[in-house]
Amino acid sequence: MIGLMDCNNFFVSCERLFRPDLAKKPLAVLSSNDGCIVARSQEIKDLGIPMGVPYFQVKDICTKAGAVLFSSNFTLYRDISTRIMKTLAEEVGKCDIYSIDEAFFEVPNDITEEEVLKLRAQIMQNVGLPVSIGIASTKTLAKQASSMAKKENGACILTQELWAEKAICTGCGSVWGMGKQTVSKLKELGVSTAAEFMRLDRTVIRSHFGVQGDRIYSELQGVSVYSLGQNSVDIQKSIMSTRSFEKTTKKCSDIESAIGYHISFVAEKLREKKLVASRIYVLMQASRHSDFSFRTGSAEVVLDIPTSHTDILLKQALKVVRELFDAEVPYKKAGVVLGGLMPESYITNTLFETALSEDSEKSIDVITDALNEKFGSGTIRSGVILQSGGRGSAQLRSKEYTTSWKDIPIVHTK
DNA sequence: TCTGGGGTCCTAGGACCC
DNA sequence: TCTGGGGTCCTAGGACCC
Repeated sequence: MIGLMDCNNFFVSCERLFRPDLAKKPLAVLSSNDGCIVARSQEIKDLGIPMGVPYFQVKDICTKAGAVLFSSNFTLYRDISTRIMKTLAEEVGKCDIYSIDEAFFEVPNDITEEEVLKLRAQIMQNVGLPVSIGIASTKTLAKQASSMAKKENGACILTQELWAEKAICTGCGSVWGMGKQTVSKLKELGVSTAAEFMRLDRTVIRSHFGVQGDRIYSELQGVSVYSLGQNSVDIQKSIMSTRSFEKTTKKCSDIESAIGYHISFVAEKLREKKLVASRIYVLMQASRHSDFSFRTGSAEVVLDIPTSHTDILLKQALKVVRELFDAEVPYKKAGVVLGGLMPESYITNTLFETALSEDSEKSIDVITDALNEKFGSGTIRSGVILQSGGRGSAQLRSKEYTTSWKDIPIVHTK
């Protein structure tokens, strides 16, 4: 059987961990630039505020309800996530980490609800966050089980018999892998519940929904197609860093500065993971909601020799920026995506060029990485006009309670 | 006025090969 | 008028996830 652990209202729970006074208060976390609601406490959900709405649209409701808002604090969330995954791995063995707040793992077929609850309690004991755990025969059903667990005591073992019963009142939209498009296509076929979907003819599914639909069908029948460990073995395919500006800009230097920030950030990550990249995708866009959205620019450069050197990546990316830049466009967002990733040991020279080797300990990248490691990320960057990449207002950000000496909570005794 | 950021996988079509 | 069959690799775009 496959288990899925899913943290409850993850970002909100992280914030509450260090603010127990907010335990019962309506609490929401905002996206960068404090633009959208990206996490909601139960109290906020009960107000009917949906996931992902622009904050300004629900500001009045929030104020009236006395809601507490936080800017997102990813440094904190990542650290708490690491702690949870560590505890989980200690309890169940190897985990397949699916996202910042979810992981799949294997459990014995005869696991009992009592044992699942014990696992849940252990995470609460070690880290202090509430989680839900679903158990079923496939990943898709385990997802289903974990959302059922949320409505109950935090644990749910979904057997095929129980699923057959629940599928009747499960909307297709809540099945993992079925999004808006699929749901509306299904509707045209007169299908709205998981049970109805499972009764469709397989060839119909295959022709309308491709392999993706076919897999969901198998998984819902209890036939596993997404095996465990699938995700964790492969190396990552891309690394990206993008961010919206607080205000739009028409200055090329602003874009260059932001791209500089993003490149130095992803290059550092690359080196940390001992990877190199051969593709640099640069994007610089106007607001999705503006008249200029159709003029958004993005372009890709392919490197002959993959690299993780900040200066090489930066030089290429800035060249793209200058080519794409259009003085009339009010830019709202910029970013980079590195692709063609491979382990640095795989680098091959070309006939005409030799890969730059990290031959001396004096390499700028080595020095900056060491300084940043020691004194904190962003202490120093090479070859970059130093700005935040557009990280604008985030006045509501909580402290880095677990990763910064100055922010460590103080315990008072009487 | 204000609308997130980071990922994966699949498909169709083009360019190319013998 | 007639114009093969079997492939690979790459890219852009779509759909989906958290």
